[in-house]
Amino acid sequence: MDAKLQAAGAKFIQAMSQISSFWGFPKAMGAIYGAVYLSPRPVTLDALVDLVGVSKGAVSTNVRKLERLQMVHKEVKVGDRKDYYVAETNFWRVVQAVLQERQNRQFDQALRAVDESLQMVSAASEDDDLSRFYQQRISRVQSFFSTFDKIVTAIATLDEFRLSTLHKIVGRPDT
Amino acid sequence: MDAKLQAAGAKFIQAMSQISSFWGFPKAMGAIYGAVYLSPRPVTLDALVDLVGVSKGAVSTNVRKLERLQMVHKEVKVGDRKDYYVAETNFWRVVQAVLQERQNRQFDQALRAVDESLQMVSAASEDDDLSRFYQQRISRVQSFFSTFDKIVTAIATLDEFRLSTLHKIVGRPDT
DNA sequence: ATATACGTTTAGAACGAACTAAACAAACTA
DNA sequence: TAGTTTGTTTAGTTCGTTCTAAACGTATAT
Repeated sequence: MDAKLQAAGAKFIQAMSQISSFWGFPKAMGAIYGAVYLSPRPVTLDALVDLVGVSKGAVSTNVRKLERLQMVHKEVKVGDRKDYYVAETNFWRVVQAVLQERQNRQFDQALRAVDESLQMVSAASEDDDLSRFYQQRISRVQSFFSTFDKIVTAIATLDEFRLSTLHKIVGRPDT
Repeated sequence: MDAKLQAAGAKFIQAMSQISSFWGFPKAMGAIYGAVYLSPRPVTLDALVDLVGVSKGAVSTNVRKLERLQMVHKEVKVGDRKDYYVAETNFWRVVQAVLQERQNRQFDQALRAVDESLQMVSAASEDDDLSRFYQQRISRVQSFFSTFDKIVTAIATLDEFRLSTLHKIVGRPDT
């Protein structure tokens, strides 16, 4: 029953599409990753057009986004002009790449803005009740994000050894 | 210099707005939280309209979103029809609430779709090469997300004691 | 040189999210 | 009862994002 298997694949691809959208990426991007991931051999761009059902242009741009995040890898064959793509299967590496990408953009920028605002408070009258209140509150935000950031970064870079240590703390998840 | 302090507040609010947008929430929602958070006393909806500079309707809907996530709390005063809001300052609790909210929606649904797709594979011809390949790949996705979910959930519920243990692993973040 | 096969880029359409303005509802006030 | 004050809901607008369709560039083949 190849039809059943194909239906299963379609379901999976649709699920990845949802997940992608959930994390703030284009739906098509997740769908394309799903298709590549379920492919036992390297896939071409045109094959993806068929598998996912979006235009060639969309596949082209999204596949490059996936490449930038190292979620897929391009393979070239000599004497073949087509690009072939294979999926990254180490998801922790994917998480790492995604975080690096995002971190260095909007989020870091926002944190710098928080820093700035705190400095601006310091530049204002210092022995003012409200001023002190601002200072306390803003620095609390800073220190929270600092911790948060470190934890997230650390988890993303976890190797097998440390991951196993983490298991003991969080309650031994499987794998 | 009250003007400087106000500028600092505006900067901070703008930063929270960015952060909100980064996490996939409306910009206004973050800005409103920022305004409530920087307020030394409970704020009314109308005060927020002034502080943040968006329409009353927008403040109304966004403030209710914040309430649902337990990022702000409503206070009522007897003989006063106005609603007053105060900010939740325990950020880990906020993280927890946000995760719960999100979890039970799109994301969980997507994970169920992944489950389904795996079951559909099982329902297809079982001793097929491709079928086995699908099975392996999809279950790898499942187990990754299962681990990921557990870690995230666990971190969100960390108490002080466990947080200090985590420090040792991730490299001693401050706070 | 012309044609073909491939990937990329672009202009514009379609869509969804989030906001504004204004109508509305409900509760108090005189 | 009529008029205020408050918060909510709704209709419509705006805006950014993502897609399609088609033009394009480039390499290869004939």
